[in-house]
Amino acid sequence: MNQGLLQYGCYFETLRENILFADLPNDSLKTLLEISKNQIWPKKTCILDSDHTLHRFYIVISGKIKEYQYEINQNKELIQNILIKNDFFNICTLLKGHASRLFYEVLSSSELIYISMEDMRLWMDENPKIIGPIVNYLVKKTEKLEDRVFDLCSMDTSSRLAKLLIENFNIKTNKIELINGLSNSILAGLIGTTRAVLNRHLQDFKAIGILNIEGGNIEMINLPLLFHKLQVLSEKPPHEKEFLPNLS
Amino acid sequence: MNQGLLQYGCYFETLRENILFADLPNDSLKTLLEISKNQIWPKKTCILDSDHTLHRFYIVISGKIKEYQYEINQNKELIQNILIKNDFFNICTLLKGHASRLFYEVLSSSELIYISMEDMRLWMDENPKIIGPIVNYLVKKTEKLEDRVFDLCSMDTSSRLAKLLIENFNIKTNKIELINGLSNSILAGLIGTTRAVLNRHLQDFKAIGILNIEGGNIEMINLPLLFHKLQVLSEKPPHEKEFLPNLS
DNA sequence: CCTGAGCTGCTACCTGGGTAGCAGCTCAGG
DNA sequence: CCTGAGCTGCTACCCAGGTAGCAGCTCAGG
Repeated sequence: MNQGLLQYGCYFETLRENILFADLPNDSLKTLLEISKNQIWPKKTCILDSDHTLHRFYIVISGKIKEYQYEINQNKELIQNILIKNDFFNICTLLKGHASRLFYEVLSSSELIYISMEDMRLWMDENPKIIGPIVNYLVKKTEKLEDRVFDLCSMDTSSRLAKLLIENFNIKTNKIELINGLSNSILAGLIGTTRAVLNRHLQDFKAIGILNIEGGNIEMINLPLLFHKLQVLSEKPPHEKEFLPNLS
Repeated sequence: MNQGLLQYGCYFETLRENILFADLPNDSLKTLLEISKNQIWPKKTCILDSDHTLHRFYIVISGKIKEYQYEINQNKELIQNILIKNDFFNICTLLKGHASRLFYEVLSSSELIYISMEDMRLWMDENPKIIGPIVNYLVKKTEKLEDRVFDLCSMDTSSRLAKLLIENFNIKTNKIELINGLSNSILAGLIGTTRAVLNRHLQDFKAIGILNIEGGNIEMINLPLLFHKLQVLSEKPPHEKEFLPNLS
């Protein structure tokens, strides 16, 4: 692999689609592939040590990977993301150097390419155009996380489940994508609850006629009703603050 | 104010301390001050419209400002940050252009300087060194938010309160800073609960002998005990996952 | 000086969701 | 073919925390 992955056209095509590299010329992608290596992780591979994550930047080519947080004392796990094709991870370590506290577990056999942190940093110095998309990505991520914190504080579990389902519903295909077929405990980890409670609400949605569930497959039956579930949280008196106008 | 705030040395000194501008030469700060204006916001000023936040980038010079999220339907507010000297806000809007969903309320009379978004963007183009610190700031913020999401899912309210107190405790001065003197409802907003529940736990801490509370002032009496409160969450069986080693 | 807004400390009540446990199903591996 | 791991659907129980309401305090403004 002296030439890295340059010979594999499919990798090049995949990078071309990646929002991170959209602005970059083909030559930059080629030099990136020259310093890349590929790897296949079978289902259930767990990346718990910081060795991988401290020294390598990963881009997902195919498969499905769970990015999660876990603390030994509190026996609870929270899933931050389900990573699929064109996602990447470890960008915070790449930019700041210290280890992240995120873990990874492969949900379905995945192919990845990785670049060593040092190589990636050198490459970034030579391809400063990458900064724009990175900043964009970070801003988006920040805003998503802020919303997530707020949701956890202000919405009950069934509303958070409703939101999760809606966010992953594709109107065109009329299907729930990405999270469909995942186990109850993974869905629970995505909205910050336990398997039992999640299942309780799923059964509830099924009983009302919002969803149909069979064999791990969730099918949308009544989307408007699901939206209703999301909105009728509480119709309380509105925000009443005095607004002192701009003084300057 | 044709010359902006250039004449005010104190602003210059303050910018000099700001982590965002640490790497920048004096000249850059001067040109920044030339396009800046200042403003004083009295206590209880509320910035609820996106007009301010959409068109201006703010830097706090003095005072205390609450940065929070609020949704009319759910009558609940979550405080994302207490901003003081050297904090700034609206950087996401600055970088991406769309309005943020954060609101601001002045807790104690504050002085700010602001720069119009267009001017600030032009200035950034001319001072590209600013990008490094911005990326740093975003990465830190992302990681903080990830932790916060996890805390909300995995810790109970009294542990989150303990954590809040510890994070704001200054060992040197032996005092709780920043959040001390704030009302119960603001403290509640910071950890995602309600005033009643927050007060319940505060009284609990007082009864155990961790804190002393009088007249809105919280005094630390037994820090180790507070740490204990934080750690004894649950001592459950450890993470037991199979770790399939790297295959490549 | 009074008055009322806003805060604290507290009680009493209720419920959403966390916990535990189990039967039955599927499905991969031997 | 069987076996067991892992999943689902479900029941029953319990408690942390959300809700409501109130008395008493402080303090700024008239």
